Amino acid sequence: MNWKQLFPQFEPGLMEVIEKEAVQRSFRAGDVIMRTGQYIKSTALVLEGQIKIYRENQDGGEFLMYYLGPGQACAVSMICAIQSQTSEIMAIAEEDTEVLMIPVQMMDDLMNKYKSWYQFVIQTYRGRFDELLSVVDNIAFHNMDERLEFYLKRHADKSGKKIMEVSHQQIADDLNSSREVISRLLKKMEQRNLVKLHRNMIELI
Amino acid sequence: MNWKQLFPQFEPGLMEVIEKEAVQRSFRAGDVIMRTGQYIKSTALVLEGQIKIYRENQDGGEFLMYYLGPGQACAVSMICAIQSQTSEIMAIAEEDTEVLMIPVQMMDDLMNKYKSWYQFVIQTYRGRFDELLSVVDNIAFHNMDERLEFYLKRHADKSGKKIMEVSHQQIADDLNSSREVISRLLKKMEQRNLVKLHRNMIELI
DNA sequence: ATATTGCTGTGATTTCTGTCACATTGTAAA
DNA sequence: TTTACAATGTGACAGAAATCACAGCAATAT
Repeated sequence: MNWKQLFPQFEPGLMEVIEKEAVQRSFRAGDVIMRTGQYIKSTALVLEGQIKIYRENQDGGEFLMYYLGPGQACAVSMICAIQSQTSEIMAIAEEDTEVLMIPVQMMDDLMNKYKSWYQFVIQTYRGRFDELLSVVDNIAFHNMDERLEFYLKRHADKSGKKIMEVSHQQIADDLNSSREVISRLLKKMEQRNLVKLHRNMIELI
Repeated sequence: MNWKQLFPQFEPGLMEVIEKEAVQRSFRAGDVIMRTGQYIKSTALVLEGQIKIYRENQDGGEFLMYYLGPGQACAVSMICAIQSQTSEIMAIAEEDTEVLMIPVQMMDDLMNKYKSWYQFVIQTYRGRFDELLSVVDNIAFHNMDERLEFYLKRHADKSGKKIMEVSHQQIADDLNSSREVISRLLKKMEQRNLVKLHRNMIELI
């Protein structure tokens, strides 16, 4: 697939520069793309697959923030790249993933020269910020049952599929909860006819 | 006080433009500066006072995200301004506050012409994003007792004072908890010699 | 087929938090 | 001073969620 179709808003000149300077990289599902405390040397545009962005704490707990899909970019890596600071988040490939790496040195130049890049960066910030806001809303205002529904819904929206291959334990990890709690809540959802449960797989209705 | 001392990193040219085009506005403690759903027509630089940024949900619950003090700017208003979109947050003046309002039409121009403005904007995004991250950490990984300690600590750091004039109810609102819970936790902290409680006032030790 | 391993279901128990009810105390107004 | 009100203290209870213990079941390897 041609990456240019994913970023049709980019000016021709910008496309050329990226074509020439950016490096395409592949990650396999499960690969760690960025880890907490690591220095960032480039910004990633997602071409294919899904990247999971989450937060880790000292005691091994983790907490899913959001996913990045094709056509999206990592806001954190942009900010870190520009200021050459370390990342505060973890990023792993949820599926096999292709990304376009844009070296940090180019960022300033692109921002100055290409309006469409500038717009893209702003839009990316805005998008991630909003997503973080809805995450805050969720944990601040909602109980686990509602958070679980939100989680499933978001997954369905992202992937476009009604079937989700995931274990209860993985969900519990993403929500920083425990497997038993998730199992029980899913059962209740099944009784309400919202989902159908299978082994390693949840069918949304 | 001269606002220029608060933003010493700005280039002289940028200072001039702001001097000429920006409008200074005053808010009294308690004034609503920005409300959810409102269109943003300018970006605010804080000169004096404190602005409280928080999230509201339908059922009247609220949740403090962070404060903005002198020398800081509202990242949300910047993003909204540039994209002329609506705000997703509430901002109210915590104390009497002076802000410098920069009209939205100027944003693109400033970004292109002044490197120091560009740096300031990026730095603002980064700062607010990080702050949101630590908020997420807090509610995702910590119980109310730790969140309360974090809350008090943050307040002390911000204001530089060891004395905080606030009622238990206000704290409960900020943390989206209830007054009784906060009262009990504060009592426990007092027993551990971390604070000293007075009416409408908490002394940090 | 059998064993092993990982996933799911479920009860019992505990901790944390929110809620209700009401007492007490400090402050300010009448 | 007396009254009124807002802030705080506290006990009792309810619900959500975490934890522990263990059983059943499906997939895979041997």
